Amino acid sequence: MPTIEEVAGLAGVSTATVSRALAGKSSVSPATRQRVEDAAKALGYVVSSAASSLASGRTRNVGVVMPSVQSWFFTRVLAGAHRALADAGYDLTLYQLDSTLGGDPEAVARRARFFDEFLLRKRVDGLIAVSLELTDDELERLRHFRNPVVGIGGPLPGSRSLMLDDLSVSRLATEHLLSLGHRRIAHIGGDTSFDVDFHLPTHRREGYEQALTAAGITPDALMVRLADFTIEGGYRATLQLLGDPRVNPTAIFAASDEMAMGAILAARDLGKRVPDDLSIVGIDGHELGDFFGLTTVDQFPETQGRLATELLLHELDDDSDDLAPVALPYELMVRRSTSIIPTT
Amino acid sequence: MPTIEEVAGLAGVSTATVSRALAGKSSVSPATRQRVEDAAKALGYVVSSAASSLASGRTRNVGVVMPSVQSWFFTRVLAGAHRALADAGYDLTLYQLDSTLGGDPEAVARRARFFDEFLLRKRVDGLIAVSLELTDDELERLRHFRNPVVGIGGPLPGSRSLMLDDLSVSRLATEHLLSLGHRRIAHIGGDTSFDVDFHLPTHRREGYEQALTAAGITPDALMVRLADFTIEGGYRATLQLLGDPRVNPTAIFAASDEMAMGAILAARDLGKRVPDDLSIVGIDGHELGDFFGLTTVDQFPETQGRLATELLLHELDDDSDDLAPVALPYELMVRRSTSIIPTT
DNA sequence: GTGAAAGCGCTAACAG
DNA sequence: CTGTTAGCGCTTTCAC
Repeated sequence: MPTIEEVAGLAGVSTATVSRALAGKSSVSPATRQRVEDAAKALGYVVSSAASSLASGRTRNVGVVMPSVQSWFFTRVLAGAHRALADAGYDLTLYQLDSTLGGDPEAVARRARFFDEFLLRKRVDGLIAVSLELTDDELERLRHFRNPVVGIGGPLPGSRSLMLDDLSVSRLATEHLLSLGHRRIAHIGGDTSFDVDFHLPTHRREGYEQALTAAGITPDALMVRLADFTIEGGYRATLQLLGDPRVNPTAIFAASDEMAMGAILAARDLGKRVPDDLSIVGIDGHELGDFFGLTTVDQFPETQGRLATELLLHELDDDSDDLAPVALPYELMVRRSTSIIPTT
Repeated sequence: MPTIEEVAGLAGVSTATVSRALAGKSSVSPATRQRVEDAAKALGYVVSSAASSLASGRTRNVGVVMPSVQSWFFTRVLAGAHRALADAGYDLTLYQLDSTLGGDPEAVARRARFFDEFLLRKRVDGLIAVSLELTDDELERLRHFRNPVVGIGGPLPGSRSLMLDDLSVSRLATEHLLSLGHRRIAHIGGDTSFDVDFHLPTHRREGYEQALTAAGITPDALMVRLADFTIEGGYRATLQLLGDPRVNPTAIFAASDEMAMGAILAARDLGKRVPDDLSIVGIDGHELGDFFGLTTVDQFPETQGRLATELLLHELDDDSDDLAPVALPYELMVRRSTSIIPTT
């Protein structure tokens, strides 16, 4: 592996000039820059990140923390962030932060280690924190990490964040059903163990209730079932909803696309036709939505990852400390799972 | 951020001793070690990865390269690798390598940049390459990367790799159907564009054909349809298979669980009962398999990630250069989607 | 626009 | 078992 010195030698300049030229600084004459670039290419020189980081204090590496890398939403955000970072020449170091909800002592230890060790060894210039709800203690420890942090999915005290207006999203989904004439609209929400997630389940439920109330319908607790955001959970919840003679809904609004797909499958298994007998709408913009003909509110997760990256990279240059949260885009995608209420 | 010198001062020893004590080297007296650890804790000292890397040549960071982070299999492998790495105190830097199949010039550029720049700046001690089929040119460039590489999913010239015996896995799945009395067994394979993946589609198809042949059945091209490993693709292929009067299968073996789930959905939509009218088996061990009652051959992707990590970490210490490929475990999971052939 | 030189914070011989 | 001393390879003043 050639060093900067060899490049300097070949180009006939000092190492300082090589450093400047390769970093794209303006204070290098075009001719010199060319010679340096040629020399570097000829030698196959690539800057050593360790040496560069040590000398400059910048790693050109960004950390991404998320609760899991296995659920649909997170993988999309990750893909979006990775793409954007790679295009900017940055590396991406991934941290999966186990939830401590289960009370698993190993998970607690892993989580502690992230804050006490991984985060502090200066491997990253900044952090993108996805759906990360921290304890007070963790928040305190996060303060030792001096670099910029951008949050996705909820407010992170002291950091900029991207937030989806869950209330409005839910209202939109519900109003879509209302506009089709539905009055008996059930809701599959996230169960409260997911409420660590910035009360996302709660907000989505509130949006639903607000829309109903605004339409003169009194929200009914019987019409709401909670699940775990998976297809399977949505399936089970729908079985409950459709099986209970007191509920008898003409439409279901699920707080995620996967749950909505579960609802579609459950409806089929019970012999209900979608949307003739039952309209179903979700939230997310899942790939499979098209296959299932699912009407949904798309929240463009990849864009969220890209946006977070842009914000962070911007902060890394300018260290502007504008902490105003950024509202994330969303869009109603109408497909075949919703229709006008049957006039029977 | 405290430096090693401050810790040394507080503990009343030299920086060398601090370094040794914190690195867990044996040549430090217990008493000294204790004092150093106390001092480090008191100061909140964490080693700077850049300085440590520069001085030692080891980054304590491992790269993971995969074609995508959005398909089920890859996310599981990633999760497994991350867990194992984190427990060993290593960071994980993720690289998504765009496929160049589409001929997208941007993808080509990104891919080139990975080999020419990202890989060579010494940010990682080693690499875990998942389902990475390289061009000769890329293979050549990979040689500039002097560190150990462990491959998952196929042979990587010059590196150790973990391989699933796709032939045997497919044979097992097919034999399971044969043992239930099925003779008209259709196959949904991966289309050949996925054959870059170490000919995985081809191997799985060959295992299927071998099993049939061994049972005295002549493989019939009409019984085979190709898809893209997704639920949707499996659904479409099944529609073709079940719609063609010349095919008329009593069982389908799909080369992935997602395609198998698509097959289950398609069968339902066509009014066929699973398994009464049609048995279906997949490969993978997908979470949703349980929900769909899908019989499958589990390939334990998380274990693959963990195993690859262990192998790599081992190589990092011992630099043993045993390049013998490691066979990955797999297991037939019988659920409700397969049954004895109806005796009508 | 370019060069000389002083570190960045740590590790790894080498002594003792 | 512990300290001294060179660097690791780069960036960044500070001069010129």
